[in-house]
Amino acid sequence: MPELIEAAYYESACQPLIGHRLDEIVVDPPEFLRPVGHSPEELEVLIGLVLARTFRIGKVVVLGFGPNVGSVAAELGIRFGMTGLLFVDGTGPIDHLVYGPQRDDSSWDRATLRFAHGVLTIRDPRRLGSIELDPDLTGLGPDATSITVSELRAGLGSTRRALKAALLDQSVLAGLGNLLADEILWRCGLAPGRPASSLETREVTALHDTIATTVDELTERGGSHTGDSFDLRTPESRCHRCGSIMVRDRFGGRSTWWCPGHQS
DNA sequence: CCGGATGTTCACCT
DNA sequence: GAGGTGAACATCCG
Repeated sequence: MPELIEAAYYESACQPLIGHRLDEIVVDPPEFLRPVGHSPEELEVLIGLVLARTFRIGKVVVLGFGPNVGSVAAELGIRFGMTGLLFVDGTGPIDHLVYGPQRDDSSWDRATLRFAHGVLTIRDPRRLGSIELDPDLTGLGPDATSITVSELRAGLGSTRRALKAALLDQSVLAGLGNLLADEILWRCGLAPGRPASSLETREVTALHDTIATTVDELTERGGSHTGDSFDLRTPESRCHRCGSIMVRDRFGGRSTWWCPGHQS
């Protein structure tokens, strides 16, 4: 996805709709509503309510609906997969998504929410995203932007799998995706294959600091793809920091580019 | 034609 | 139970 940075942009884009009454929801295909098996008709409980609040946790944007702005009666969770875009009145905070749709094609619109004033559209060519009524967020750990050092230490300390895999595990901390995880490890000099529980206290502290500064910086720059190491994700490239040849591995089932020169 | 790409989930192994 | 792998989803690109 759309990692947490893009989800945050999307959540901000929804805020102008707060206070407006929802008149209609269209979902196409119906399986875009998860869990599969739920009927889009269930979404009719939202019709007539106003958008009361919005928030983001991890990579999920949550819209709260109620009889007025002060109360929430039901929620709608939105996940964006790898190629999900969000538009309000036809324009979105992100116009170019790396690996995303390459043309303007409304046949990829999977969910459309018509408000009394304004239209919210979720467009997702690959259909890896989803929406969920009263989303189950219990599997998510602390958000990457607010996790404490002790929470991070606890999350990493309880598992021996690769550090990279642990950072991608949304139940350890919520919001990091493949690009952000690689950029963070590259910045703080930790090898992705280290057993997560092998980190020393000072390394966990450095990692925690780097998570915060990297998310802040790339949010300013404009997205998860704006990291200093993003252009090193190609064979033969040399690390900007130490000149070593970048290595490609797989951890947690995902491509991982890292520098054997300064990450250990 | 084939493999891989900011993701998640599930079945199936070890 | 913990973790890993591969498939599936649909599209684009090299």
